[in-house]
Amino acid sequence: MARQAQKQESGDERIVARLAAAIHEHRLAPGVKLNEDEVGEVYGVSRTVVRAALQKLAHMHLVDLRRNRGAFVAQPTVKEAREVFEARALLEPRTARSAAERMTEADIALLQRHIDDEHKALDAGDTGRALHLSGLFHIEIARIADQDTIAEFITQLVSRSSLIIALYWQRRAALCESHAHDALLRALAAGNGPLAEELMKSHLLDLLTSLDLRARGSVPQSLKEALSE
Amino acid sequence: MARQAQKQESGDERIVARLAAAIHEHRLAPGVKLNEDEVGEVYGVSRTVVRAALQKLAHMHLVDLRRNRGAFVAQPTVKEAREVFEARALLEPRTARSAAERMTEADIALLQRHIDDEHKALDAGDTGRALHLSGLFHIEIARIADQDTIAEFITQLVSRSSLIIALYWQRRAALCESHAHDALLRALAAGNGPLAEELMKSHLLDLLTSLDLRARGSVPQSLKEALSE
DNA sequence: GCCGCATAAATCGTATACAATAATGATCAC
DNA sequence: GTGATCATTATTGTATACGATTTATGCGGC
Repeated sequence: MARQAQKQESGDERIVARLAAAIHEHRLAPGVKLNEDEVGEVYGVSRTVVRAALQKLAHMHLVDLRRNRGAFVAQPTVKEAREVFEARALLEPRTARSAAERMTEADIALLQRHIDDEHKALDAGDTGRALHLSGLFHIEIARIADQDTIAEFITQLVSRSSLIIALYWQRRAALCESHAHDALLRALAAGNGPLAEELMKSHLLDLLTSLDLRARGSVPQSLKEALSE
Repeated sequence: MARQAQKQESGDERIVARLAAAIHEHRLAPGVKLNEDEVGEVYGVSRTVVRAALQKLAHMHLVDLRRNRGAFVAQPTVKEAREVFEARALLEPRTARSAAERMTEADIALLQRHIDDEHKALDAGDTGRALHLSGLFHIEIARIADQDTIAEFITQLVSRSSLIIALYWQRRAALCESHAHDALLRALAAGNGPLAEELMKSHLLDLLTSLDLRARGSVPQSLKEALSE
């Protein structure tokens, strides 16, 4: 019941949302080409609006726009992956501290619901949805801190993290982070800013170290892999 | 000789650069409407490319896109102004520290040249250009730190700062910041990361406090002001 | 049989045309 | 004279059409 019937969304917003969701849930793998005509036909709009949507996604680094070549689902490099988490490490801990000092009962309930849903999704084996909810948890904290500018950056970084995790995540089974979110919420609810900051910092570090950034991402680099479908 | 003849720029990039420059130099005041037809005629392109450019500028928060109403030069609120500088305070000091640890002779020379040009512009009374160069100084530090992701954020924040300064700057005469840049460069050149971090932090704080964020921006809020032209 | 080049197909970049929406001004009632 | 309603105008939103560039394909030479 948060951002429901906006009703006046500008056409391309719908396409952006659909494509972003598809990328987050990995229904669209990194490197996949997004043909303007095809996308337009799928959603029943012309190339004009598709192009606008692709441009917005390119701003978020979710797609890579190559001149006269087209749009492709982004394939974050190892360097980019590190940078995204370094940026998060700079932004999120302090934001969590601010959030702790502003938490309301409604905020606590909302975050608790996020965590519950996340656990449910995990139990149901839907790791894609769990990851999505996990991201929303972080974004919600930025919103609670009432820092729209930083929240926008974090939203983008979380989105990109989703792609990065899709590429470099190794031990998918052990989603240890849900416990991290539990502890974080306790600190936030208690209004313990410094603790929330520290927990967020180590949480992000855990996330980064759980990625295997030495190997190339598990994207079909070679054709043979891609054809084993 | 940095980013000269790219030659293969995608059309709208030119419009983005021109409009951004115009906004930075405040040849376009906050709140001014950017009619698609007019802009297109000025630069000899169709509305299609103008719209793409406006969308990019909107992503940087340099223009405000209102549905079915058009594009307007952004008018950052007081809250937004604070948020921008808070975000910079989170990102730039640590980035300056990283830069200090990576400085090369070429980087030092480049930054020195920026400062020199800034002083020259000040002596010539061209505060607009001085402000622009001052922004480039910050962006260059992020580039030196080899953090593309953070550099992109800082670029956007510096751009927005330019608008904010246009709105809320009070003591234009005393551009004390140039000295701050001198000290910062010395710390960077000496490879003194912690000092650079500290200097950047206080520099940003100085900038923020030099703004008058209690009053509304000096934009024609009332019609009478606007008509006294 | 393999490589390079010319031609053909596909796709993107841009311009133009039409439709939908909001702003403006005029007419009429009161 | 003031207010509201409706017609007109202007501007944005979207679709389509054309040109430019890239990619794929087929041919000839080596």
